[in-house]
Parts: sequence; C-alpha cells; structure tokens
Amino acid sequence: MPVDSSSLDSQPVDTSRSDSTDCAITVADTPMRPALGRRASTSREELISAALALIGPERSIGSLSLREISREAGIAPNSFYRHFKDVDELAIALIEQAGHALRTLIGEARDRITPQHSVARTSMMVFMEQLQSDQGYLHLLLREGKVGSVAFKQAVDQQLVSFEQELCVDLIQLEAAQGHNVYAPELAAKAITRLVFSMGAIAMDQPRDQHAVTMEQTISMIRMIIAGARIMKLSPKV
Amino acid sequence: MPVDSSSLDSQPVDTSRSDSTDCAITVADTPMRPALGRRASTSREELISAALALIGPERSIGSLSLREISREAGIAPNSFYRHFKDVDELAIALIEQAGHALRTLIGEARDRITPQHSVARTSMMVFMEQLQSDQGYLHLLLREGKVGSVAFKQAVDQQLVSFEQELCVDLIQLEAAQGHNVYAPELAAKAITRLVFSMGAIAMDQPRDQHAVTMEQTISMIRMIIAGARIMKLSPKV
DNA sequence: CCAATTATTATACAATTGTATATACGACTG
DNA sequence: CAGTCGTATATACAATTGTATAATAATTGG
Repeated sequence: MPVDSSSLDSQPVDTSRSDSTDCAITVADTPMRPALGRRASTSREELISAALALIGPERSIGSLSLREISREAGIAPNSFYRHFKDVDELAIALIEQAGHALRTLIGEARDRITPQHSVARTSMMVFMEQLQSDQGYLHLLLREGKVGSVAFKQAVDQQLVSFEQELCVDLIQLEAAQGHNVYAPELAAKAITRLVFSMGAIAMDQPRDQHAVTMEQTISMIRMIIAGARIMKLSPKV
Repeated sequence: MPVDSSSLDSQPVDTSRSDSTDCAITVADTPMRPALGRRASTSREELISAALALIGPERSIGSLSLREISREAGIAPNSFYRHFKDVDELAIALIEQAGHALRTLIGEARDRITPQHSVARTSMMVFMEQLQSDQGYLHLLLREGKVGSVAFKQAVDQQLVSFEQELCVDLIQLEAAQGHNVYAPELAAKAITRLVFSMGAIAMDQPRDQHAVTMEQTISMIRMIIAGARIMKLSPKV
C-alpha cells in the first residue's frame, strides 16, 4: 500500500512535457503524434488478431494481459473496455471465431471426399494441413480447452461438440453408403473428435517431420474406432 | 519507470517500526514473532502441497505466482529459491509426483481385476473414483497437459506415456488370456489413454451426477477401440 | 454549423509480482 | 564457547497490471 507516489505511468518519464498544466495539447501536431482522440473503429477485430498474434507455443490466452494485447493492437489500455469487458470475453470471441473458421474449412474439405480417400483420411489431411500452416486458430482449440474460466472452457467445448455433431452426420451417411451401420454413432464421433484433437495437440509439440507418422497413427486409431463400432452394431457384447 | 519511490513492500506501512536503524531486532521476542532465521527444512514438500492447494477449476499451475505459493506455504518469497529455481520447476516436480501416485493407484487396482469386470471397466472405476475424491493430483494430468513451458509439457506427456506403456502390457496380456490378439497394441493403448484423459477432463467440468453417464460412454468408446483392434488383427484392411 | 454523443486518449494509482541485497538465526565444527 | 555456513527473513525496488478519472478529438444528428 504505497503512501507516496509521484510515479508516472506508461512510457519512461519525460519531464520536458509532463507536469505542465496543458500537457497534451502540443501546438504543432507533428505527423508522429499518436492521434489523440477518436480513431477508426475496427479495433474489435484488431484486438482479436493482436491476441492471436501473441499466443504461441508457450503463451496461452490466459497468460495475456489486457495491456499487452492493447499494446500489440496499438491502442490505449483503456480502449480495450469499449470492445470487451475482459480478456476472458475476448478469448471467448476468439475461440468462437476459430471454431467457426475451422469447421467451415473441414466442411468444404469433406465435400471433396473421394472413394480413394476415406472420411478419416480426408479430414485428417485438412486438419494436419491447418496445423502446419499455422495461421493460428487451430492452436486455440487444441490446447486451451481445459484451463481458464468456466465460460471460456464452455466456449471451447461447444466448438468441439459442433465438430462431433457434424462428424456424426457424415459418419452415418458415409457408412450407410458403404452398406455399413455403426453402433452409437454419436459416441464414435465423440471418440474420434477427442482423439483427433488430442493427437493434434501432440503433433503441435513435435518437429514437423514427425507429423506424417502421428497422422498415420491417428488414422489407425480412427479405423479401430470405426471398425469396432461396426462390430458392436452386429453384436453389442464384446 | 518510476523515479521516486519511498514505497514500502509487503504488509501495510507501519510507520512505528520502519525507518529506524535497526528495524527488525525488536527486544522482547513475543511468542507471536514470526520466527526469524532458520526453520524446519520440510519446506520443499510444503511448497508443493501449497501449490496443490491453490490450484482449482479456475486456477491452473501456470497462473500461480511465486509469492502466492510462498504465502500459502507460510514462508518468505525469497525462500522459494532455496527449493526451486522457478514456479515452473515446482510445477514439474508436482506433475511427476502426481503421475507417480496415480500410476501406483491404478496399478494396484489392476491387480484386483476379476473376470466380471473388464480391464476397461476396472481401470475406469479407479479413475473416476480418483476424480470424485479429488485430493488434487488428477486435475493436473487432466487439464494442464497443453499449456506452459516446453519442459512442463514434456513432463506431463512423459507421465501419459508411462500410462500408455503400462496399459499396453496389460492389454496384450489380458487379451491373450481371452484368446484374442490385437492389432498395434501400442496404438490401441495410446488411443485409450488419451481418450480416457479427455473424457476425464470433460467429467471434471460436469456435475457429479453425470459422471456415471460419462464413464459408461468412455467404456463404450474403449470397447470400440478394443473390438476394432481385434478385427484389424485379423484383416488390417477396413 | 453547432451541440451532443462516442471513441479514444493521457495521467494517475494502488496492487502485485519477481528478484536483489543485506541481515538474522540455528546448527554444526572446531 | 567461538566461528562459519546454510537457510530463512526483512526490506527494497523497478516493472507490470487492471482500472478510475478526466480530457480530447472525431462522428453524428439536428
């Protein structure tokens, strides 16, 4: 509980310009002046991509500070509040955006499924493609699922559930087309989804030349699940 | 970059005792005196359990500060350094302890496997038991796997790999005892392990009365994997 | 074109953090 | 008993954080 405090905030103390009655209204507005007052209002998206730019292998969303994000976005710390109540709120928006983008992508890929490449393989290929050309996004869903506020975790989970549901539909349809029928397709879809995300998270911490191996492993695992689900449809007791 | 600073640290400013030349050597050592100087050296374990006490649904290890942990352990912030270089180093120690404890527990449980209860069911029961009587520990391995420093993530992953290996041995043995033979048992074991941990993490964020459902779902998933692995042993093409 | 509104800013400040420094205590060694 | 060494502490401090306040500029509506 500091008693005395003449400490200034923000940038290094510049005694030449502070402590004067009118401190900000410098006469000649040099082009370098940070444009006090109003500015363009695209800041919301800028904040989101600033956060996206800051997260990395060792930085999770939860470890980002409001000031850090604002700094990266090039706005004053307090401007943050105009767009989000919290860092947490931004995090949730980010997750929703990531989930949506990724599902769109995988959805498009699934429309291109050919008889040569199974559902499993095609989906995994898109998934790993995304992982390698990490524009960001995928990281979020892979690793941030289990830490953070309740609201945040729910947001992540909701995205995963959406994946499960879409996969479930495809699974039933594609298996039917091959004359198969699976036991508890929603469970199989959940198992596959969670497994793929687990394995994806593993891949993220691997050197890139191991990705192919991990991908093949994952495809084998998916096949086990599908094969098992077919069998269990025929005789649920195992 | 504060220029002036007569601010004191720690507790609220007590002007009656600071700013004197000898500030700490109070004459009469009242029994309440915080025992300056040396103390028992069990502090390392105390720090670990202090950290364990602090983590919860909304607090991950990475969000704990050195000072917070020290406070909880009842030692001075700087004493922390005598035991760990970092909070990260403590986190790794904690993970290793958790993994060891849990594997011991599940190992014991597997020795009690009966023909009535499958491997899957027995292991899951122990797992969920641990989850419910959350003495801590399990949380760590379930949710902290993918955020934090590289070293930390490796430590968590190493524990999971140990689980996989033990499960793999059991899997081969128990399947053989039933006259079965599985395809790529190490992959099946990995799939099961990762799935169980994923589902466990889901359960942690659920109300307790849903645990039974989640557990049954997980067991079904495990059966799919095992059934699939059996089939694929017979004809690897699916 | 002026007033009201709104978005953005600068400044401030208490809290907290990690760590540097010096000091105090206890236990062992002689 | 004295020395000294490892372990703990108190104090200090700069950095950073979240947020409160008030000022300022752009936009909008009349």
